[in-house]
Amino acid sequence: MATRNQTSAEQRAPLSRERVILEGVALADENGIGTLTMRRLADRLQVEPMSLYHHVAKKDEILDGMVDVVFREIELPREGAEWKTAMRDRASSARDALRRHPWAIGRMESRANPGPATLRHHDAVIGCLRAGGFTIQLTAHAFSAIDSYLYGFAMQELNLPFHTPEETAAMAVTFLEQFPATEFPHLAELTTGHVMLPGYDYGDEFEFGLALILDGLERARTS
Amino acid sequence: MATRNQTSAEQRAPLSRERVILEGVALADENGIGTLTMRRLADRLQVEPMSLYHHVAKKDEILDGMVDVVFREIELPREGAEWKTAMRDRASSARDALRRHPWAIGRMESRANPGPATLRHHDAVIGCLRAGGFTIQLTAHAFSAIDSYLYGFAMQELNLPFHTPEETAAMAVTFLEQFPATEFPHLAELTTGHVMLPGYDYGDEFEFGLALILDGLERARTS
DNA sequence: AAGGTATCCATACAGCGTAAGGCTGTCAAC
DNA sequence: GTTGACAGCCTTACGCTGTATGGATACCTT
Repeated sequence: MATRNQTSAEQRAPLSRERVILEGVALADENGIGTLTMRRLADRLQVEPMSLYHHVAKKDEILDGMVDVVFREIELPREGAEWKTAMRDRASSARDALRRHPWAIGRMESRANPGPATLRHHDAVIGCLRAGGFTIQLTAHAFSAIDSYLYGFAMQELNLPFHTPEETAAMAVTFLEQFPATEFPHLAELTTGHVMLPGYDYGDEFEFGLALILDGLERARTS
Repeated sequence: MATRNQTSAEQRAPLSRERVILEGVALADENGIGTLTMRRLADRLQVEPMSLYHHVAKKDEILDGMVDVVFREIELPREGAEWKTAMRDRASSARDALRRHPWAIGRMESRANPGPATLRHHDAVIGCLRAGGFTIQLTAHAFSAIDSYLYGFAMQELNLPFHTPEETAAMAVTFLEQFPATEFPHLAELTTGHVMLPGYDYGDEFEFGLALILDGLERARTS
């Protein structure tokens, strides 16, 4: 039987925890988190499934590691940055990362096992707020409010069944056909009077809600 | 072989889509969504696994239905209610429902297949805002901002690894032991100076962030 | 009485995560 | 130079999953 034993001819990069996790990210990005199985992951690494378990104890450990990779991609507030712009930039960078890795938001429940990048991230955000003159109390408020909005928006945005303008229009038409305006009049109004207007993009809502929170925090801070 | 054929002696309520879905909710509530398998669900209904497929096409259909059950539990804004209190009550009711069914938030991606209760819910919320004097534009803004915050907060709250004050204290101690204050100084400060204080409850953050958004919306509406 | 339909069950299959143990190439100590 | 430990990888196997297929039974309509 043909084994994969490496010879001097066909060399293969050695496995490692890092390589396993990064390949997991790549696989989930390309084909969706649903196709990420130990067997397929092993295939991509040109290795047999059980070999993965020499670098990782359980599949969950891979998923936790993958989430930490995503956090690694989020830009930290720069030292001494003005808090409001820093928070805006950070939120925007986080949103970008979550769009690059749509599977990540669903695995953020791994708050139970935060990785080093995750902790570094939170520490930097909190530090920025403290430096911006927030009390500990208010820092906690701000951190919770901003992150709740951020994750919630990402969740909604990523789970929308439409992403391009064409899909959006098609979806709106389907909806209106399926439900005569009498049944859900306000939903229908919003569809015709907003969603179907040229240039509509749900993603544009992000800035508005974020500004609501940041402006409110500013007022709370200076009062 | 002993069959389950019903006799006049041992009667059994007939299966139905609704019964399957409701039992799914009960099972997920009691033992976690992870234990919700077709076999276990069938067991609880005193039926063989494949019988479920006469009332439901795929397991996903059960999960979608379960999410709609949760929406059914959320109080709708009363006709003619003042928008701000209505939104606050609705958000609070939704948060309660999501706490009763912790598995639901992770399945809300079923936005692709919203059930009737879900649509009715959204329609009522939008209608309440419109009645409160919001333009269509601003209604869309408000709907997005509030729901993003609501779902994001629920996600964070439900995924916290601690729920009781005792667990919280234990977690905080563990954290401080594991990471000397030098590595994540701001995280450490927040832990000792806020989380470990008596009476701390993350859930209390909910009102603050929500008020930020609602107050901001009020200002946007009247300007 | 006959036939159709709705409901439920038995069997089977491919794919999953992973437990247990075997093989092999590398390297340190003697 | 031989030996032994060890790390990295593989083979096999097990119990679990969702569900395709087809057969049995009970009930309703005519």
